[in-house]
Amino acid sequence: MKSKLSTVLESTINHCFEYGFLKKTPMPDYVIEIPNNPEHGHFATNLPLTLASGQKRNPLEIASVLVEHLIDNENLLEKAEAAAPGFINFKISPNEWYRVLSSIVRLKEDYGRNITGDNQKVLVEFVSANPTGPLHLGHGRGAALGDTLCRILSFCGYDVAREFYVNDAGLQVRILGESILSRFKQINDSTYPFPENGYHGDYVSDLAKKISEDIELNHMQDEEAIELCAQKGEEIMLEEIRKDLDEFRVSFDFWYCESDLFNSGLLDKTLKKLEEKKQLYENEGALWIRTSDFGDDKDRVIRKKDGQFTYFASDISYHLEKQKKGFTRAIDIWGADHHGYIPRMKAALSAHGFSGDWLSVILIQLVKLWKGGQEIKMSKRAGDFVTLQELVDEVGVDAARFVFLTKSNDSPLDFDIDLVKKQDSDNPVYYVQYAHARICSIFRKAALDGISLPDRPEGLLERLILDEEMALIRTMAGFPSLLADISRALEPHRLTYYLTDLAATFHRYFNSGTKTPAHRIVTNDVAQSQARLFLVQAVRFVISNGLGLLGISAPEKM
RNA sequence: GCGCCUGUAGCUCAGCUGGAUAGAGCAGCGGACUUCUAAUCCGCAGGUCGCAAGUUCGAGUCUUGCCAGGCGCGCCA
Repeated sequence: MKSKLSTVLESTINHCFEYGFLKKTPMPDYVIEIPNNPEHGHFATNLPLTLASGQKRNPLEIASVLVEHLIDNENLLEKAEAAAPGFINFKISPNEWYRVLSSIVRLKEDYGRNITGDNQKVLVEFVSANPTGPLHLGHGRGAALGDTLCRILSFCGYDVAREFYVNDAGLQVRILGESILSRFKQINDSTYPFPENGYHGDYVSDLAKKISEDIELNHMQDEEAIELCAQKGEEIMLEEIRKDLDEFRVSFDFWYCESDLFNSGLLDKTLKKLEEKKQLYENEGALWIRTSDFGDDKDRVIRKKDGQFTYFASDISYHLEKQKKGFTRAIDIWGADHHGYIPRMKAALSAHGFSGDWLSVILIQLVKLWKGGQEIKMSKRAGDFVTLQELVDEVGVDAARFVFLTKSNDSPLDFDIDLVKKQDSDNPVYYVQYAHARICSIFRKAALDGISLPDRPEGLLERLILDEEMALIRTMAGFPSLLADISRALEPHRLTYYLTDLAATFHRYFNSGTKTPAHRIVTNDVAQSQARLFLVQAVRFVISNGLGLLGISAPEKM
């Protein structure tokens, strides 16, 4: 609708230029928006205000000129008026709204699809948890955000691939191996030492038990046993992670192992390239990269004195691989504690000629857990954390995802487990789902009364004249551009607010029927009922499409 | 000390590229089910948008400086 309006405005402007009603000036940046105040119409534009300085005229006067010469070939508008200090307010004609409504029903589950992404190949990397322990709440937030973002990006015409980067090459996995072996030894010898930085969670003991069932750890050199424990432990953890994510309705196209970068020689190739670009130098026995040449505040170590490569080394290599696979854009979702890492990553990429916006990093602020009015500090090392699995068991996937997705990624999330548990009927997700279930219920009722949807809505829709009905259509009309905005701003949380708003508009409509029987959807006026069923069906499509993008179910009964 | 993020109603948070009278949920108070699901709806109350300057037709939104909180500033990952 906005794009149709901007077409109207632009042809109007050109017309005014051509006939000298306005001076020819460059087209300014202007906005078309939905005003807060309904008295200002369905849409409003600040175009006259933005033209004023170039035209050297009073903006209100410009507004009047534009309104007077408005070119509306498609009869989009019922009314357009100039308003102080220099807005134009538009009222869309009912017929145009009915056209929108028809198109929603025609498109069904495809309503909202758009081509904003222009088929651009984008790789979204998220979760990427170390395979040294179960997923916790923070990972859940990242998983919900990343997954929903991918769903929305695909819907908006991006060619999306999802990737989980497995950090299986570093020290962490070895420490996991040491922890497992220690727990195993402790079964018979409680004095056996536990590694200083070891993982304390109960799951480590479980891993020890499971691994020792298949492998005779006792008859092995410690070194060999640790390696086996690390390898087996990682395998099992990865499988658990995969299972948890699957249950959380999150899937990946690629699982990329850090170790592959070493084994395939890609890391060496990357180093060679950096060498050619004179980006590397040795100092005090370590190998450094000149990231400070590209905006980082200092140079970084790539190979330590002891000959081990840093995480950063493989990460550079990894990101170069993304581009080689043909992705013209990468989105990484990281915990906010990694924010200091962005400048060096971008610097390393710049050294390879990447443009600054090739990589977008979405930082997720931390999830704090509250229980019994107290904050619970989470630490994987100390084994003190609530797992994603536990959360899902408590509140269900739908509620968990919704809560994660109602906050902007920039906002820290206080997850009060008591509250969300208690919220089982209070949680906003049920509010949206209930609207969907209610609509399904209406259709069941209509079927009982022998009223079905019209084959052709023509001639019926003019019966939709209530404010509540028009409000529904208007809200639904904004769905595609909302999704396009989300895909550009990478802010999926806006969808939850939109759906809550749409559900509220529907509930209000529904309830107006309890007070005023003539407003009920199913009445004994068959044509009226059909028109309303048509409307309400569209609402059902939009809600179920929206919930689908959030990875949340749309129940037919509650 | 430097960097990133946050500060909006009692609480948890929205506020779309600056737009006209700042919103929702929860909590509080008062109402609405003989009729399509009351997991709903309606009403009331609740705000110096952290503070102070600046930019302009116009600032919760942009700039600067303070104040407060979170997170980073490793040859850890």
